[in-house]
Amino acid sequence: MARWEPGTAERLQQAALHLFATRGFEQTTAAEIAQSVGLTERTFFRHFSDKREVLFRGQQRFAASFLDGVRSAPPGSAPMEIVECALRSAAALFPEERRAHSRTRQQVIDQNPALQERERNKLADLATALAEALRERGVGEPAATLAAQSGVTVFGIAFTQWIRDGEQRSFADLEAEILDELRAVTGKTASVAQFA
Amino acid sequence: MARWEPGTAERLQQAALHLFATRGFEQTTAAEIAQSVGLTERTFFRHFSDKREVLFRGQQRFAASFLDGVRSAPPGSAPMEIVECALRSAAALFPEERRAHSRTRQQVIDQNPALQERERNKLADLATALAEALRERGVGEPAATLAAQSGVTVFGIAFTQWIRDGEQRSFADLEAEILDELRAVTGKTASVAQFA
DNA sequence: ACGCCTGATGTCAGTAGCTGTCATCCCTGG
DNA sequence: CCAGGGATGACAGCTACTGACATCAGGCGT
Repeated sequence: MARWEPGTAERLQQAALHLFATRGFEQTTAAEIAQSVGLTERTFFRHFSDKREVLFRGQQRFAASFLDGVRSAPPGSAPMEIVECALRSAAALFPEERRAHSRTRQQVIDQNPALQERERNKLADLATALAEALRERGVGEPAATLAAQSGVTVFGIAFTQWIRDGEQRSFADLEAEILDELRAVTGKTASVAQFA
Repeated sequence: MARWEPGTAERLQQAALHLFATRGFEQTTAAEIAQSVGLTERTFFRHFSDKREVLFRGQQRFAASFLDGVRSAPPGSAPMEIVECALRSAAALFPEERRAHSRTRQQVIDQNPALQERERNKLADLATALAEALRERGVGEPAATLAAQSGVTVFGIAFTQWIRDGEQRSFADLEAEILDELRAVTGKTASVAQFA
């Protein structure tokens, strides 16, 4: 199996993140990334369909974790309960050891609009896949899309908070808190305001 | 004022939509769009920061309508009530006469991942602006982001439905229906599960 | 009426992202 | 020891996009 040096894609990812973080995304060419690990530009584009993609691998395993969570939900669960299971399942991909790495990665993304665009797209794809999984469990439309989008929104806010400087809570805890907030905001909280 | 032919950007947009619809997005070069209205590629990129942007003008007026709606909400409104006002305000930008044009435009976008990416980004920017407007009205976090994202989700689903073949209902009606569904989905169904 | 200024456009050269094609190379299996 | 095949290198080429400079047409002050 290991004819050439294995883990080519991983080495490219690591080198890319390092160069992006130090020199900036646009100031780093694909050729430079490749050269820094002894490969050619052509090989870079054989492993990653475009330059941004080098930061967005694992999207696959990422979405898979959500879908596993959907499948693990007990039969007869309401849509948002299924989404809750998906969120819990996904939280496993963000253990404490990963926080530092996620932070530097996010700093790179935050500094480049093209990367932000890709990240949003990744979350949108996740929402689409999640909605499809909900539909397969019998959830109708537009409930499936609404629940899926809401779940991804909760995930996104939880992630942003998880990354924040000084944040100590676990990813799962944050998800749960944000989910409660969502229920409060979209629920009949309206009545509270009426008395305020 | 009219030194050169006015409305250059508009002519480019119209030509681009036509070419994208007939030939496809990737099969149409920026130079071709420019030539088709008697201009050069360089001028095209002076009016639009990138090739995709030619389809996403009006984003500005679009977001402004949402923000107007936020400001028009009565004092003391709950977050989702403010969002509801924003949605009603935005619905004004999608009258019946516009449905056909929106349809062809969406067909072009649906056929190209790069354009879908841009559109999602546009909606994400809208959500960010909406959340900021909510914060200015005193809504805290994460409620502001949750409400804003939910509003944009409702808008997106309503738009998808509005575009659908044979759909007759008005944009405002669709928005209201989807919003009700959202409340139902995220409502206190969770408590049911706790006893299940 | 003259000329200056200004802003939109044209021209040209160049960079970088990305692709197709073909050769090469080296492990794996027979 | 040979054949196959997947991963890579080498090279040419297209297109999106940018910077620098020239041009050109009207407005405006004198």
